[in-house]
Amino acid sequence: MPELPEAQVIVNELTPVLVGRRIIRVQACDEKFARQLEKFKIFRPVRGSEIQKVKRRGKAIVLDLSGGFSLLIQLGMTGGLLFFPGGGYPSHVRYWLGLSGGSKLLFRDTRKFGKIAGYRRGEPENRPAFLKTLGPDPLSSDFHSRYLRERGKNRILSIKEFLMNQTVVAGIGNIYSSEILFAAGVDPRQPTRSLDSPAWERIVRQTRMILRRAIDAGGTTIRDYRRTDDQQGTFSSALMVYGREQQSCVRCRSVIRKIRQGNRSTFFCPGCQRLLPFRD
DNA sequence: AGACACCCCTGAGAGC
DNA sequence: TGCTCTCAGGGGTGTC
Repeated sequence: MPELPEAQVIVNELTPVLVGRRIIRVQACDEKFARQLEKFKIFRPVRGSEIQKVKRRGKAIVLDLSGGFSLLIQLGMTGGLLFFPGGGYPSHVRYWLGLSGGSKLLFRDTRKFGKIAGYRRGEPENRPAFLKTLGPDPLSSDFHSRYLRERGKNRILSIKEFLMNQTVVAGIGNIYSSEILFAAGVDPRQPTRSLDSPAWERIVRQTRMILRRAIDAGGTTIRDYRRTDDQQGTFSSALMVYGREQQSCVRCRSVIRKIRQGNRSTFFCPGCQRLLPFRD
């Protein structure tokens, strides 16, 4: 569910309320997550430590703790972090961190595709595999058209699946890949090896633009995603193609199509997104 | 390598 | 009302 913008909104909202606070308790509410907490021996280094930094790696949230330990929180399809001043809490909470001052950080995740891992910052070889293989951040200067063209040359993989590959670029998922390609006027089925330089440049420009706008809007709520105060993100109303199959394109009035790619749904406008010529 | 199928989970909505 | 089927913001593994 949550892609880069949703993770960034969570980071922005958690930073002022978490940094400087101490974790006094780690509580699992689900067996699957209890096993993960034990596997990474998270209980001992986390208890009593102070949260020094809240950051994002692709779609994942990282908490840097005092003592050199870090927590990697992957949200999966339906995961989210809620900051709770105190009292009871909603359903589907899988684990929570009790904080100094009586507040709690809850991890809520209906489908349980989320993950938590821990690692020592001084031991890069022990970092979770997810972090080791992650591509550049699309909002960083390492992300540019030359890099993408190089990674995509000789590949028959569709541009949509290419953008969703986290080792190519970190943070783009199923919603924003469709939106980016619509904005860039590129057909999602286009093999990456057949894209020309102007198309790569439009993809880079629109990636940055759309992700930034989505962050400003508080992210996209389709169903499960919530901000840290349980409010919905409002970028859903700015979506041009995602979830709009059979509706008419706001730009050219063609009928939006929905297709399957890599076992996921893709949405695009056949009028605005034209295939460039290619062989086989 | 890289491409692809399939698995992990729960709940909502459609159709009968 | 209740059953069955399909679908859903992610990512890991195994096979060819």
